[in-house]
Amino acid sequence: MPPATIRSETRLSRPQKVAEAIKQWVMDEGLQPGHRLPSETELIRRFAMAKGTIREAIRLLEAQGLVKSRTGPGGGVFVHQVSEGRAAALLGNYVYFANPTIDDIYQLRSALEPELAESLAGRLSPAQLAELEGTLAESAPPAASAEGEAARHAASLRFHAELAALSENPLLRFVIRFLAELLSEVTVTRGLHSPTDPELWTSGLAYQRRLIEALRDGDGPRARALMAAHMATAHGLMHTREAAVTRRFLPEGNRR
Amino acid sequence: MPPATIRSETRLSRPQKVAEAIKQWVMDEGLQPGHRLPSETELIRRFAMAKGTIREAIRLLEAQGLVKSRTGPGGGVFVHQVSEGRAAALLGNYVYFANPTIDDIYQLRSALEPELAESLAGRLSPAQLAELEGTLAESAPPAASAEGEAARHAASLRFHAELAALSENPLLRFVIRFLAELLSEVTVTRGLHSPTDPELWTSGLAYQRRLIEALRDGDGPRARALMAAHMATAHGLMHTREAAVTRRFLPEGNRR
DNA sequence: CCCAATTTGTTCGTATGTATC
DNA sequence: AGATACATACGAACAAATTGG
Repeated sequence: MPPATIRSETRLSRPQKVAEAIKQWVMDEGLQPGHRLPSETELIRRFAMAKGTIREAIRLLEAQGLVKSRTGPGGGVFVHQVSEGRAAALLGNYVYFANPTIDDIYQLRSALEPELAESLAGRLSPAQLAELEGTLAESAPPAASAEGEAARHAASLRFHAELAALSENPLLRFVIRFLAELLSEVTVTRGLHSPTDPELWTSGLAYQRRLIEALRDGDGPRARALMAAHMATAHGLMHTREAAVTRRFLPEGNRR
Repeated sequence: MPPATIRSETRLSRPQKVAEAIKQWVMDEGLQPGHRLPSETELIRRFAMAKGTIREAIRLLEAQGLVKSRTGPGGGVFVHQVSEGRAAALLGNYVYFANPTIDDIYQLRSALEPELAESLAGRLSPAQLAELEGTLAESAPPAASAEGEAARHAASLRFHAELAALSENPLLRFVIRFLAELLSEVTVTRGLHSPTDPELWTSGLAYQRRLIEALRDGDGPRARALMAAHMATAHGLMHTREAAVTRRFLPEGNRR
């Protein structure tokens, strides 16, 4: 009779084990961003492993955005706060395979953007409102230039990203900005905004102007309604029948 | 006059460059999960770099869940689809630092779960509905045992995860499951469900039963309303004044 | 059951680059 | 400028795992 071994699915390699141990150690120790990890030679001594193995473990952590290395005296490996951009890039790798449709993206946007709008009503400073109006102005060019359309589209999405940045909810902030970025890539890589874009742009601009007013007035429900309507028209104008999103891996450099 | 060098923020190390190059190459080549990358020795030849450097690059990709290595003949480095679990773990590292509150989590849940419920109404097979009822039954223990409460709570969150799994929208699926998992960790690590939990559990069970009915009947608006009400009470019962979430890094083994 | 081939995994020694004092 | 402390990179050898004969 076979011994019925319960295969634990993934036997970890040595670098993986070391990376996990370091992670655990950082948590137990309560290390914060900026704190230094033991030096390579020290880690080699503690784990009794070769330099290469230790270095691979560090790379594992580095790819997750958890540590950053610096050379020179006073250098070493430091705990690093995972940036929003890095997190978005990592999640982007997943989305690349998940292959969502435009409808999928808008299903989330339609649920979250109005919620964001309402939660921000009456809570923005005059400076922040002015900032938003500034972005809006950027997206209103004098004439309809040929390649300016894509730029306008990008500016519009930037408006949404900036709005999200004003939320105190880090999760809401992250998801909305991620969706905007994702949508931006989609509309850029495919020519999804060509024919109906002027229409979308005009209506979008009007909505955004009225939205800022509602935010200034502190009228939450109106802000929500305006954003919901904006989402509905934007989605509708993006004739997205079956358009599947084939997305690129995001580069690693911490843009943003 | 200084040459006004535009510091590109992050000069990439050699392994990082190699990892990026490989990523790009995979995309250009249109490689799919399961496809094999060039062998280590081949990569060493192509990039004209040392073995250690190449291996570190592979680790960079491995940490992102993009590749998997196997030893032996027919082995090598293979393109790998980023799993939902891996993506969640990676995003978890970001959330660990972002430190959201319970309110933050529920702001998203309250917006997304009702949307999910409505979109699922009338689209589930009898088998799927039965499956959901099964999970529900599991979370209905005979008596209120002491430590059974945490288990019940977990089962309730599992119900939401299963519901999300039925959505055809990969983004909605991912975010909702991630939030449920996040909330689950919070309530487990802290004793956030002790006093009012029986109440939450009873009301939750009732809501979920009625929700399944609405889903079966294909009554989208009712499903949405039920879920919205459920979220509101669940949120309310979790007296979460200021409770900040201090979350653990997730282990790397692909659980799920 | 063992042997051989293949491919990743790990080790060690050495040398180079880089930032600080 | 030079010494120091650290990560980074190289190269050669050996070990372990997996597959097929």
